[in-house]
Amino acid sequence: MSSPRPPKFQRRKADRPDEIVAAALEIFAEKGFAAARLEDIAARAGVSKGALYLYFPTKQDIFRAVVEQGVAPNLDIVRAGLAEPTDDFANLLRGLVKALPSVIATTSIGGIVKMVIGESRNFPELAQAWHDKLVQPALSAMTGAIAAAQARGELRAGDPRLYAISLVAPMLVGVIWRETFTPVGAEPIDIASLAEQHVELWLRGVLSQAGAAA
Amino acid sequence: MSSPRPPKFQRRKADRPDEIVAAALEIFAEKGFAAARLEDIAARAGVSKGALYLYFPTKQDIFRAVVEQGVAPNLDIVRAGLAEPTDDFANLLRGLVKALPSVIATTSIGGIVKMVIGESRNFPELAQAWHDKLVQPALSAMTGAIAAAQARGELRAGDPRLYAISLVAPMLVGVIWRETFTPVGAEPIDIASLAEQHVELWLRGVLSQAGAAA
Amino acid sequence: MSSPRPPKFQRRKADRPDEIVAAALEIFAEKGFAAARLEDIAARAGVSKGALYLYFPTKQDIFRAVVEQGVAPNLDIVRAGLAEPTDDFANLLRGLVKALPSVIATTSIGGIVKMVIGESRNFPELAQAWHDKLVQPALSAMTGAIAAAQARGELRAGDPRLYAISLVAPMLVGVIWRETFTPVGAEPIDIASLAEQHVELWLRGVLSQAGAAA
Amino acid sequence: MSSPRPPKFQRRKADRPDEIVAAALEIFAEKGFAAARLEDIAARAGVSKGALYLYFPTKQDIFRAVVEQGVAPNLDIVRAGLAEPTDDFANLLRGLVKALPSVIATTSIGGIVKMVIGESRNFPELAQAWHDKLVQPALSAMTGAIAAAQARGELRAGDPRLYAISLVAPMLVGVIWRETFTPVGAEPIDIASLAEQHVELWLRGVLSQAGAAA
DNA sequence: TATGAATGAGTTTTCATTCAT
DNA sequence: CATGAATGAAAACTCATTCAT
Repeated sequence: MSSPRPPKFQRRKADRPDEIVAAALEIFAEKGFAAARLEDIAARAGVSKGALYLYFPTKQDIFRAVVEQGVAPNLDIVRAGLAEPTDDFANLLRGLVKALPSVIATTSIGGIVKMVIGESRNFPELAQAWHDKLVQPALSAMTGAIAAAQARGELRAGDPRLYAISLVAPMLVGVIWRETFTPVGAEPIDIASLAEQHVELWLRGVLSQAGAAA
Repeated sequence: MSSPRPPKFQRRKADRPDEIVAAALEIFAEKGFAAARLEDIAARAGVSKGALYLYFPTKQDIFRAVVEQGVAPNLDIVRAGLAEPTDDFANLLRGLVKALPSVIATTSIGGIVKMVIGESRNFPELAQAWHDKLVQPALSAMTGAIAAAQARGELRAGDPRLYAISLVAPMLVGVIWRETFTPVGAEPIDIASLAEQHVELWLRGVLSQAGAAA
Repeated sequence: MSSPRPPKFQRRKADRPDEIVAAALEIFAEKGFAAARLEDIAARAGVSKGALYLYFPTKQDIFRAVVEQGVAPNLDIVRAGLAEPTDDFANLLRGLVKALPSVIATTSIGGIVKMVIGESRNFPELAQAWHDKLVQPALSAMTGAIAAAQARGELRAGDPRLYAISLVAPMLVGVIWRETFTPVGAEPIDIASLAEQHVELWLRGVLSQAGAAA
Repeated sequence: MSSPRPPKFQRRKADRPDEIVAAALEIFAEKGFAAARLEDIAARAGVSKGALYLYFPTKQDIFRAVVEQGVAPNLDIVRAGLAEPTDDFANLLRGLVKALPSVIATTSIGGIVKMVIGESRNFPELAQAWHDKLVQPALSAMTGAIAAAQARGELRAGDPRLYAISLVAPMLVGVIWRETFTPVGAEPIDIASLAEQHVELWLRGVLSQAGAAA
């Protein structure tokens, strides 16, 4: 009960794993799994190498935690997006696009996407988890919404899944570009502008004549 | 009578480098640079570990050769594409789209794109080379053509560079999908269909009213 | 009751570098740089191969540390010798000669000299350091003292540097002999006796008639 | 009988081994045994790597040939020296000293001495051969001659073996110096002058009073 | 014979993981 | 709990030696 002099800034033990995962995300995103050194992760997290093993049994487990931790927040976002009423398609999209920049800024999807792509063959379970929990649900939801809109006559005929891909791909490419080419001096892509312009393009491209006329 | 047991030594100096690079491409694309073992590359190329060092001084040099070798054929494709007359924009695009599937099938861009993304921080020179020699020229050419078409009144107003990205992104995502999610059981994306449908979508989205009416 | 089996890990950070250098000296002196195996050095030092890399980044650095560490103690000896008053030349030499055996016994110059000679082309910096810091200063000091004595008329005319070499060479040969031929069964050279007899010989050979008469 | 067109400069096959040994001497003297690469020796000898194996079964055998070939000419020199009448000691020495420079220039003792010193532990048989065939006979002969001169009253009392070492050591050191320190910028030692001055010094140091007066 | 591409055993080097403190 | 020195298995790299040509 009575610890003699409680330290002012007590290191919250409960936070350690998260700190480690955050540090690991940076290192893994930069180097990839194999080239990342636990020593660097430990240093970035401000703990000793040994301490990592108090929280994670192996390097792979740290990696899994990183990628899984990357799923959760995005999962929420996707869920939230899907919960929206889908009747006014155009405005829904415009709303999502508005939200995009802050999502990208706060979630470090960039690094995670890079890791998922780069390590998909070394950690198939992770690629699979990402696909099954995130990508596929989001894609189906969009596909479904598009199909529904087609059924209502709002959208043109065409493969709704491919329309969905047409919709999201440029933003994904923007994120990858930022991770890959911007650091080597390429002209950055302004993802917000891209999203805005692309959504309008896409809407013009898929709205049926009737809808377009509206 | 009996084939006198296959020779232990094979002398094929001229072919070896290419064979090694081809083998290395497969392994690197699968595992990434750090996780790839020279022993595996050697085995896949059908040579001994030591033989690799007859042609490449280090593992990094093999990797560089792989990525650089990936530039050349694509460079030709890009050049060829740019050489086309750009006056009839829509048909030019439709022509390129027709060519796409064979390009993707024959060049293993998939693996190379994955490597460039995944190792961009570990081999910035390669990411830069890819950007400077391939991505940036292709992108500027498209941007220029789009801007010209806008000036002629064929295409709507809007940032031509972002339009270009809107155009190519889905195909890129298709390629990445094939590398990342198809191997873990995801439903494949038919890139040819995607391209075809997307180009029409894009054209409808960017053609000016006048043009659209035509 | 029973000593609970010797610990697998020993933590001795402070002592380790010296222990490694000491072990390395033995191995390098025996085999030379290239033929020495890090495994042997590690074993002799009582550590694992990996532990060497906690203290030295490469094999070459271990070697450099060994040779450089060999400079220091000898440097002190040379400095001490040079600090002596040089007016009574004969007695100075006799004093130095008395000190010689313990120097040779305690400093393992033998092995180091052998290494410096054997690896002078592979590690020119080390040969140079040895020359510049040790050999050349000692030789000039002696040359200077001899020249001064000549000027005072105590010693005969003649090249003082060559006189200095005449003076020290036999002791050096004695050291080399011990490293080279004694281990293969040659009759040892008693360096102390050699030094004593040689100094007297040398003095008789260089003292001027007047001095000799005294 | 009738080779159609006899090549003008026929490669004498009989010379090959010697050419290889000569090349190997240079490389071994420079790098030592372990660090010397057969490829370099082959290149220096102007033959292919495989050709070495037509004449020598292993690297060690090349090395042995080099060191043994270094014995022969010196052996002759020593024998010649010993055959001389030893009655006039002083003049004998002066004669030998005159011969020294050409011996040093023509026999590359330098490199061989360095190799024998550096590899004595790795190839004890060679160190032993050198000692038994060359060094020890020469040293005993000198020792014997000195002892005889002492018996005749020409030379002072003292250990004759040590006197012999006193006599030859500076020249040996001169040779080592040339191999070790001259290449890193040290002031060269003029071995001829050294020898001349040292022999006179030595004679003054060992001749008995009576002899000195003579 | 002669070549030099190819081999594979041996060494250096790295780093995830363990454990004495 | 925490540390970081130490381990040792695994990977890159070297080069004497072999052998198809």
